[in-house]
Amino acid sequence: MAAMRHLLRSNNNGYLYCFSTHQIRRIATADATLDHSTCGVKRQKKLKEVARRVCDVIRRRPTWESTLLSEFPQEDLLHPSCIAEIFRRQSGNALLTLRFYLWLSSHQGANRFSPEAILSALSKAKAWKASLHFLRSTKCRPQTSSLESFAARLCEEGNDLEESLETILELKRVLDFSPSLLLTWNTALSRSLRIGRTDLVWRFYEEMINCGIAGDATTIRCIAQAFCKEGKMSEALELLRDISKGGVMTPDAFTFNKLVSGFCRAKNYEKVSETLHLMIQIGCKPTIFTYQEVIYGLCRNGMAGEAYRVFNDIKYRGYVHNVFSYTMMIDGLCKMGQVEHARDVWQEMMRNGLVPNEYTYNVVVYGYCKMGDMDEAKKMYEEMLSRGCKESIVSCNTMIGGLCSNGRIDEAWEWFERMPDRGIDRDSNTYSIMIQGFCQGGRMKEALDLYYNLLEVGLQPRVAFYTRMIQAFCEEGNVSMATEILNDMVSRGLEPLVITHDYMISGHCRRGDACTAMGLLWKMLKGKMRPRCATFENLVESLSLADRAGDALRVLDAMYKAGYVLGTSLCHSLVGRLCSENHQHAGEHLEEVLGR
DNA sequence: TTAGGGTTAG
Repeated sequence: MAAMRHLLRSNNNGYLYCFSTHQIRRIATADATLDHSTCGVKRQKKLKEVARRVCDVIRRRPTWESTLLSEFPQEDLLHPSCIAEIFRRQSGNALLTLRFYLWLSSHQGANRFSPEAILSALSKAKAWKASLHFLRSTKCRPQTSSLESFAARLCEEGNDLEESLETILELKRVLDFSPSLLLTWNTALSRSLRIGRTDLVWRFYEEMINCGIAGDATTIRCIAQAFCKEGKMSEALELLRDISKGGVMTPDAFTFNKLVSGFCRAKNYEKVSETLHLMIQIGCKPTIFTYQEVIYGLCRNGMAGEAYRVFNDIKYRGYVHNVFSYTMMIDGLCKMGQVEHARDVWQEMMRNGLVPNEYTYNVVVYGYCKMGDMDEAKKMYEEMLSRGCKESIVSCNTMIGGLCSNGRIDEAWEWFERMPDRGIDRDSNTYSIMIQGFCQGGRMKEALDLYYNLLEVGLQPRVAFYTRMIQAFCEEGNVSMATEILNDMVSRGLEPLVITHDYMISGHCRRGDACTAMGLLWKMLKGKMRPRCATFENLVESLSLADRAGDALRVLDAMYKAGYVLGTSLCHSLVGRLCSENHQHAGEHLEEVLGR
């Protein structure tokens, strides 16, 4: 009854409803497999009938635990076939299933359902909460080996690692059991890492140490990776140094590679070199992957020249580059404008019999687009296709962007239109690139049509997209369109960038609507946003042209408060204007403002 | 047990 009370209490917080129908079926199946006994068809039929009646009782009667055995013959009720049938029938009801489990476990002497079997069935069904609950409420202690495999399963398959950890802590507290298998702990560490929960890595690791488990190279790799993920590469390096010094174990190259990659990203090349030295010192030879991390890091940090030096240097030291290395190197060199070197690298790759892949072609196509050599870009694109590499959203966006930025808007549009025929879905970047192309070419009508089309097909434009659209319309002087787009953006829950308001103000000025522009400026200042200097200047000029000297001065005042200085030419024209006959007073006021 | 990456746009 204690178990029963516990159950009912638990029921209030929904604790037991962690069973799904599917899980219960699995439990039933698992238990059915426990039944190895054979008996006659007649006996089976009888057992099924008993099971049906038992189910009826336990479903209808609020309490049945204390009387069930007196109502049915024990040899029937506790027969594995009968029990399996009960589980099968009860599989849709989590609460009753567990209650029956608990009842069974209190009669375990009389049947074959040991706590080990029940725990195993529950964990196979991934009913972790119910397993823990079963252990708690029955206070039984399954054999250590059974708990061990339960913990292993929990760490390997538990869908909430934090909950797994809590369970492990509870097992320790309540049953004085801790997993002793290194595998279990390493699995938990790796999985924590994979889901990006370094906090769990530390907690599992601490518990593992508390349990007196010594880690191995895998453990160290997880710990080092966790440090790297948190940007604490130096700590990781010290850890690896200490471990290597003791000579107990040698961390693997994979671990070091993560470290090299982290230091490269942080542009800490001194530490990169320190790490490489440590590797060599302890006999963990850097692999091609290690150097690829270095080359990639250098390229990404705009040091393609240095990367090229490393790239060539390691070739002479016996390392063999693969397509990945070549692609990375070509990309780095292209982005630095070192096209000649990029060509050399490409040719070398071909000489070495390597086959460029989709990535390689994409970086080359992009390189030619950036150089403005669209014919060569197209040629490479064709070659890519003829070699059986697939075009993709990336290759299409690259080409469309290249054509647009080289003023070949119509060709870009052709590519854009042909994409569905090629079996490639356009994304919001594709639209963004094309619309930007139309904007740059002053083809606002087409830009706008495409924008509506984008909304129609249900794509979600990003902030950068809106910013560019609004900028283009403002520069066109089409402020009403810009306003409409801005409103649309806000209605989609996107926050405009500060500069968007600058564009709007200048757009109104361009149309000669200094009044609205000024209203927007005050709004910006009220919202603690800092307009750009050019925005103030545009507005001052616009107001002065509109003969609104007083307002111009007020804006000028705000401009000074924002820490800007009025440019000389604008200052002269303003003074000239204000000093004309009609504005004697304002002119004096301006001198006052400037004289402060 | 674990387990490698990269290209467009921003």
